[in-house]
Amino acid sequence: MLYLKKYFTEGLIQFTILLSLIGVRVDVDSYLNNQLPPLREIILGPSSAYTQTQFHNLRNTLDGYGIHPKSVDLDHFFTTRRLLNQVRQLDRLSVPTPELNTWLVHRDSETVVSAGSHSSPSITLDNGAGLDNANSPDVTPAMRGGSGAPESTYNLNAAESTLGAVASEENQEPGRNGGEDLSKEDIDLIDVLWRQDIDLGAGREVFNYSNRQKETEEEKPRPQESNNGTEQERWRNGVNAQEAQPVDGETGESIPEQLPSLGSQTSLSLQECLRLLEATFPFGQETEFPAPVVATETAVSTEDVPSTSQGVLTQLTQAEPQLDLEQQWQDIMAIMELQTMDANTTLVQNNTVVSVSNGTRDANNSNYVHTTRSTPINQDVSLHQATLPSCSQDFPQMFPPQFDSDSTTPRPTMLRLASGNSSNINSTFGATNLTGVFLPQVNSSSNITTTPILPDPFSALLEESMLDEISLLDLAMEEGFSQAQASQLEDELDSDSGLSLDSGHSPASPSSSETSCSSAASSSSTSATFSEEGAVGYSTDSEVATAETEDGAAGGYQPGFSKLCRMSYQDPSQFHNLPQLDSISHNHTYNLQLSSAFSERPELPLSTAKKSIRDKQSSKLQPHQDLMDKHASRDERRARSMKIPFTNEKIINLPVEEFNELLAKHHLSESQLALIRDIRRRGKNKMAAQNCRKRKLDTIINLEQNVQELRRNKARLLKEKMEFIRTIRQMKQKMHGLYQEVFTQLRDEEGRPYPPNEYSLQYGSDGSVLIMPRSMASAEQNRKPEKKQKDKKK
DNA sequence: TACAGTTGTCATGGT
DNA sequence: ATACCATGACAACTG
Repeated sequence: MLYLKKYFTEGLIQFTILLSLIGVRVDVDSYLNNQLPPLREIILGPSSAYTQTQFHNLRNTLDGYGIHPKSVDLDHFFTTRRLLNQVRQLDRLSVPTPELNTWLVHRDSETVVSAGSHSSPSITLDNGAGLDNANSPDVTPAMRGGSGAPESTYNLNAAESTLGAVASEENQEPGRNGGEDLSKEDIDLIDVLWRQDIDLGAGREVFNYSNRQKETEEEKPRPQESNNGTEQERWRNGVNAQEAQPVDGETGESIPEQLPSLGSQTSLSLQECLRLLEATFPFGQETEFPAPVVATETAVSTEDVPSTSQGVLTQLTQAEPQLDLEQQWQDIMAIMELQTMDANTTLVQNNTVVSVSNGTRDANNSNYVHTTRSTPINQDVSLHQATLPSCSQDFPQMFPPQFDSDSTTPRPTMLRLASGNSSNINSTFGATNLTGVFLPQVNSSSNITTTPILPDPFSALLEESMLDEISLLDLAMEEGFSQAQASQLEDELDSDSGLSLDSGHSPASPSSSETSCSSAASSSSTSATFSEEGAVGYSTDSEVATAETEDGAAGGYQPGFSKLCRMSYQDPSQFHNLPQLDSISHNHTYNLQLSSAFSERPELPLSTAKKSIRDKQSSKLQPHQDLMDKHASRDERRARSMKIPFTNEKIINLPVEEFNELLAKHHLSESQLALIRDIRRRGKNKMAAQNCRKRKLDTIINLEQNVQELRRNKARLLKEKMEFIRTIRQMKQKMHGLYQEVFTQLRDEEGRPYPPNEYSLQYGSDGSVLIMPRSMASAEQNRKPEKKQKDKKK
């Protein structure tokens, strides 16, 4: 544990700072074993928001080793606190829920899809929400040029990898389609981040896309433009089963021998389809086949319209047959996550593309969509890699307006793409709600905010929320949900809003001011500030930021989870300048003005800032003492009247030992001693009350943020659910088409077709397929799921 | 003046 | 036992 703390307080803090710069919320706890306490508690001690603030023990709890108050190790302690404060200040520039979904989109210049229009009408992106503008003046030559890029850019720009902004400009040249709009700062940041990762033990090659690419190229060199790549083959085979080569050639599986009477092609198709469907939907033998559909649908189904899910499913089931269904679904989920699309704004706003691809696949495969979900950084950081053969050319076709309005209708665009080299791409992005990808709706429009000028958090949140729901409802309607279902969904969403984040949108709400430092409104609710109150009080983040920046460190209660409404704390190190306080490890975290708090002049009792303001505002030129008497607090007046020979600040803030020494030094009457103790009690209680109130506020804020987060998650899950529903429907349609096709080709011994209304295909437990009369099938279903192997041959 | 929000204070309980 | 902190409740203050 000791090593752990040392480790965290140095390397990890710096690492966290850097991650915070790019808006990544670092959940360092995930690095640790579950048995270990949360990092925050290691570094900060128990959550100060919910536990008592042991100010006098802070040093011990923070560093954990019982540093004596006079120990020189206190400097280390203060350094740690200062670093932590820097972290906190940094995160004020980011949104409280910094989900970073970073897309790494590889545009393979060599695999330019010959898909129709090369005029490449670019997607019109909404301002701000659009993706990188290739013509942005911020684009560094390195990122554009690609070849000359320094390695520090993670080789995002390397020509072969050609990371490109998803929605590239129409005039995008093949050679400069690298990470557009990555500003120099971003690049430097990434580089620094990489160095930190190196420090943490991560090899650069982990992040070096080009290196990995080259390695894989060496391992399995193949022309990218060729469709012979195994991955591509898998994709294509998966997507288009009928066009596929014999499966055993690709997957190593042998073609099952059931239904030997069927034509080979039919058998193949059937087997492929059945395997696919069985792997995807674990229906039992009693599975009912869909009702007969019209011939056109059958044709469509057998046409292998490559939808996203289909492609993914097929790829998964065929390329990795050893995976169990659970894993497959997880993979599908991971890929489906592509539609949550918080990332485009990440790319847009921050112009930062972090390539932390730790995928094991050959990233060079231009047709491989890679999703890294298990990045050790954070669960909230979704790193995606997507490969786009030619963004500018394909996107318009990939995302037609009515993209997925009706899955039963074949779309020429999709078919055309399916026939092309980008079939997998199409299948990857096809059915996903990519229409939303490039629209400004995307959630995290303000997730990463590194620019000092922050968008209106209110509108951003509102837009996010509304568009989320709108898109969800639209999706539901597209899905053909019934009106009732749609209304139900809407009700769900409404009920969400019933959770009322209105307060979060209120001016004083921190959630509305997720970029809290920009929330001047929050100061209205927590208005007693450092300069005003003098003694204690809340302060806005901006104020705190300023104060803490100036002070360099802060101590005392700082709820780790809250970015808002922090109190202003004094730099304990400044106490070192006070001889009588050098050995005091006492920091009550209150906004005591040092100048007055430790004034050694009894005749000048501390004047609160409020009083100072009043004094300034007072046009009357009263004697100083009168002003003091008039505006001093009751205790101050009492102390003055009782001729207490030291300031209230000392009375309140001195540790008990020194306080007792102070009392012993002076010969005080009983009434004076009682007053002093009352002053001390009241003063401490005052600060305690303020801390308590602030804690309450932070708790409320935190709860609001949690509610928002949960809402986002719920919306995302609903989207995913609907995607799955759509996928299942498409698969059912496809299977039904194949089913019909098989039936049309089945012949009995006399060459007569089996009437579909009298016979049905049944699955055997061993994967065999048999034809049974419907009556028998139903009877057997009723009787027993067990079925006899009763193959019928043509 | 009414009112809501803020702040100080007390009482009480816990550490 | 003592000191300290947290917190509910109340009242004064403030705009």
